[in-house]
Amino acid sequence: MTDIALIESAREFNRFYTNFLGLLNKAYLDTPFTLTDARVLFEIGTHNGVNAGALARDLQLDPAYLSRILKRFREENLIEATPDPTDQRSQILTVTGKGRTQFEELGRRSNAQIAARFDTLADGEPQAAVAAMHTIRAILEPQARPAAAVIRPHRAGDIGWIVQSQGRFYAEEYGWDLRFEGLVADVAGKFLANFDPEMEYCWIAERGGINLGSVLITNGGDGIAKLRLLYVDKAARGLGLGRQLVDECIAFSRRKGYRQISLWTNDFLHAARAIYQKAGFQLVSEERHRMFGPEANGQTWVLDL
Amino acid sequence: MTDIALIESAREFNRFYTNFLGLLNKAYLDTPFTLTDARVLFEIGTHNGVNAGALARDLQLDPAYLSRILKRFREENLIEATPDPTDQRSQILTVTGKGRTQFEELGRRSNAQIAARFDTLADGEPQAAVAAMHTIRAILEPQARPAAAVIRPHRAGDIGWIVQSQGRFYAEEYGWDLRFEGLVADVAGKFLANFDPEMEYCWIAERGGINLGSVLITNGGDGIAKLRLLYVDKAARGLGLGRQLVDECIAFSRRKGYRQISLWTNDFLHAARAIYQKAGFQLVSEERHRMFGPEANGQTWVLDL
DNA sequence: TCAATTTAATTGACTCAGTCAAATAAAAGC
DNA sequence: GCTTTTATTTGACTGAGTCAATTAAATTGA
Repeated sequence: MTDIALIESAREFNRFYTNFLGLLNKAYLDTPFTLTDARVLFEIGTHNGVNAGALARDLQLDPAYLSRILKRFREENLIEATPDPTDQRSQILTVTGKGRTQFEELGRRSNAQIAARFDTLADGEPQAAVAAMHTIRAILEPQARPAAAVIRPHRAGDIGWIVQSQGRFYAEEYGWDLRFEGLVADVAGKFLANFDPEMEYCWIAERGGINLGSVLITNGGDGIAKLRLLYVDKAARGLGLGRQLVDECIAFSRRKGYRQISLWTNDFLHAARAIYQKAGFQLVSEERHRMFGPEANGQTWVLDL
Repeated sequence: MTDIALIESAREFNRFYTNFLGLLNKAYLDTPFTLTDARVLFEIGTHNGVNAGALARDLQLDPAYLSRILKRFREENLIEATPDPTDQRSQILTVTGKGRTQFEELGRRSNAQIAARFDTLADGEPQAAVAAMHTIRAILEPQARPAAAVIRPHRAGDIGWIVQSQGRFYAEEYGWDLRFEGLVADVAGKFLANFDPEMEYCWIAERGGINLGSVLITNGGDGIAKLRLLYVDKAARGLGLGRQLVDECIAFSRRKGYRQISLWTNDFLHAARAIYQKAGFQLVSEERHRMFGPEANGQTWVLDL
């Protein structure tokens, strides 16, 4: 569950932006097009060759309604529809010369609206607003994101992120109290304070500047590497990031001459457990505990290298 | 004239957000309300006592259309309209008990929609998106005054946030290395691990679900309260949050019977220093150090209570 | 392979959200 | 006190958008 204040903020913005868009869309008032018409023409104009189905999906329009709009556009000679050779039910939509002229005219109007608004702003404000728009879009439109997550060493702020995300996750999902976040902070703090770059490491998985996962290897002495704070954010589950992070740990530990990797986890973390098992870790001990409130089964797993 | 690429970007965002809002507004599909109905009811519910004219202006609705919506709401006993004593043409609109119930139900649905969307996002992404929304709104609607910041005790994830924001801030601004983040994590971890709710406290300043600042009081023994990790995000500088946080610390420490508050800071933190001085803290010692890379002047300040 | 099912697009039949012009009635201006 | 302006309502539409049924091509699977 997300913070309620955050949701209220988002709603407030949505109300504001609904108004704002309403204002902008008055640009179409003295054209023969409605907002929906304009959206359809725009979509065909920019994605020449789409079919009606894709259009209806992308613009969230009723297929019946869209069909009528397209019919009108055809009658007015704004678009052409040729049957898709690979699927005779479908048709490929393209704008005609006349359609393109109209489309460009709509674009000019729309640009003028926004330019007028931007021209009332202070220097640098349009840039800041557009940067914020990119941020929102990158977050809310997942398919527009760079697909690949990268794994990289930690930077300033990352360790704090680990503490925050683990603290929040275990509290929300398992009802663990703040002592757990304290433990994570302690482990993380010691890691940074005594950081030995020769024998220790922290990996952060990130995508588009947003952290998605983490793990770290600390030196447990006696040739034992401790794998700690494995975490994969819920937005990135199922991408194999957990596995990749553990593999990094194993490769690093081998390279550095450790003879064993040891880790502590809890039995309810099924996904993590599956990763450890698949990587060859063995369960060596298990104990019931109430360290952080609710009862849980702590488990120690090891992998001989 | 504003840069054309900027305008195109804004238009692209607008198209995207039109779709996004369209998706969200499906929340009303199985209610007897249209989006416009919901907007009107929301506006009356939150601004009890508005008149129809203001409503039409704010929501950019046709007065005729609005009049009919209000008539329907009156007939369904959702709102009440009493003539404005200062202007008999106008009427003051208020929600009835039934109207308020409906209004709250709509709010719940709307919240649920956004929560469902946010729950698919990575940790920190909702916060980042909402922060960007604030940015946009502040630019496009300058007269809108931001919601008031509130100061509240810490919750799960907050301590991690403190570590992250301080770690990042000192690294970016002063080039401090990760040992500093380690120190913060250590302090924060110990705070949580040994948390004594009788004598210790953590305050988080937040606005609309976005954390803006923090401070904590730990028990230093000998009747000395330690003020630690004072931080105000750059997005919230100049609002007096730092002062408020320090005031909370002083009031708490007095209430709990501490005889002195002590804190450690660095001389380049001018804003913080001004707050401490104004609150009556005295500089008692100063030493040069290189604990976190660049040379700095550490300072100890105390306030006798 | 061919009957059953699914998918893409269209058509029929509505309705109700939203518009525009005119009317009413109170307030403000001259 | 007469005219003009402002807040709201009513009359009279219309066309944007919906829902169910239909057509026809593609896909599935026994």
